[in-house]
Amino acid sequence: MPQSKYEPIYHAIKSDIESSKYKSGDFLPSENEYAARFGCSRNTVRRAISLLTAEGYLLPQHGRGVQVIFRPEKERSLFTIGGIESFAEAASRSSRKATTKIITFKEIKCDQSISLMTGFDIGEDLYYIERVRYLGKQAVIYDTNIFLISETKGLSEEIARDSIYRYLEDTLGMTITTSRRRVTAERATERDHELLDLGHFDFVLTVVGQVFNSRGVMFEYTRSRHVPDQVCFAETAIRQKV
Amino acid sequence: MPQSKYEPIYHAIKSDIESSKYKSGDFLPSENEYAARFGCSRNTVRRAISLLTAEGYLLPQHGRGVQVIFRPEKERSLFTIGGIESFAEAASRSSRKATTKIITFKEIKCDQSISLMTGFDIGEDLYYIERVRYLGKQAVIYDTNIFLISETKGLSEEIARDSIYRYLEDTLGMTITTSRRRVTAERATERDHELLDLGHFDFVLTVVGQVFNSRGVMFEYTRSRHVPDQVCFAETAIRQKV
DNA sequence: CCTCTCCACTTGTTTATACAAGTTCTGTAC
DNA sequence: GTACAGAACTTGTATAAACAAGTGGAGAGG
Repeated sequence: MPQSKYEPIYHAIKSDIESSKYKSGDFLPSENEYAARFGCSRNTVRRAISLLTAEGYLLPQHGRGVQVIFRPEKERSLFTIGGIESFAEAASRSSRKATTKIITFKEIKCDQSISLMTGFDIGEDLYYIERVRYLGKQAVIYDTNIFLISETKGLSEEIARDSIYRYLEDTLGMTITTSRRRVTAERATERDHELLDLGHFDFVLTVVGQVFNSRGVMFEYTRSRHVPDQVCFAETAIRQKV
Repeated sequence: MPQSKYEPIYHAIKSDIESSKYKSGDFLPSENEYAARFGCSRNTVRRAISLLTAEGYLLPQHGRGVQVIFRPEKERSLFTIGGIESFAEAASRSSRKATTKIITFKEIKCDQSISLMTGFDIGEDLYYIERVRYLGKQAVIYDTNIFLISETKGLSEEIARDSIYRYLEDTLGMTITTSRRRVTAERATERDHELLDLGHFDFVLTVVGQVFNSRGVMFEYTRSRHVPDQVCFAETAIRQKV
């Protein structure tokens, strides 16, 4: 049950596009028409439209109307850059079963080298977790997660095997808001070959990221090493005038 | 000279953050304070703030204030996912000189296999351009660009050597608005080794993208193959409630 | 037939206002 | 001292209104 008025409009337009009621190239009804239909002001309609614009569904054109530019993808990529999605959430979109194996789970103190890499302050207590993610029988991701203990108290091996984000959000009531990520390709190390089913590949797609909660505290540093053919990052960019 | 009122506010806040007047963790003055200072309404301030939030500079917190979460990066990445930037624009942020070598420039007709890959309609007239991009003396990007001739008339080898985007925007008056990209890592082909200075690498970071203009027409399909150590994609994601 | 003007429509920007809801601190009552 | 209530702030949502600016078609005039 949404408490906001723009959410239903957002979902209505989105599903009209995804169900191909409006196809790529079509123009939507005007903002005033939507405002009348939903019994709200034009501003509220515009808010829903701007969200869908940021997601690459719509392209508003001054004086002409709002055009649909969404095209359904043939091959859905496992991960979509531009969203913050846990492995469990992403895997649920694929058909294969997702499992997680814990390699390491320990508590450490942040020293200078860790601080330099992660951005945590020296002396902080941290959880250090290494996990391998499987899709079906194939090991596809080698994850290293470092969490700020003061913000994620009670994290356990048990939880890490399931879903850390579900624990943080549902049990601790934390709100995850912003994430900063960097994607590169790197040569596979011996440890990568040991842990991942790389096949004939000798390189991995690496994503390092910092995650912030709603209090503005960076509570997680993550490094994920992906088997190249099992991952693809997709995103939509909008060219800014400013 | 900006005609909009939120742009100066956007830039003022942004530069206050980048000059470290407000550091990561600090709270900005309240929206009402900014409104009074700039002689505008709160809505206009909120608009500037929401832009900077989307860029990962700010984190507004209900009831508390707007917190700065921007941290200056030590190593600036060449490309930033989340923006649409040409090679020339990106290179100008680095110290090395950018040059371009044209490998192929021809006109082709879209057949079924090209249509399937690019999304252009069969029978369309297209420019097919292959270019190698150099930073200093190193060949770092192998670009394949396919343009819709009907939207990009007059494109020439001469222009391709300089900046295609500058031609499209300044000369043709086209506005580039939305871009959809997919990032993967792939094994380097013989042609990659031939054209790029890959050193000991035998893989490349591949970006394929579709670019739309302000009329909602997809006018470009691009595939870029990058030398792995010369490129890094950075982005900021915001977790949506909806 | 062509061209130009103007009108009716579209989205873009900004204001002012109101209230909802979350946070923090202060002061009172116990 | 502690706990609770409330005031004074903050950001979040929504409305109504006005005007700017771009687009496209209708219609008048040549």
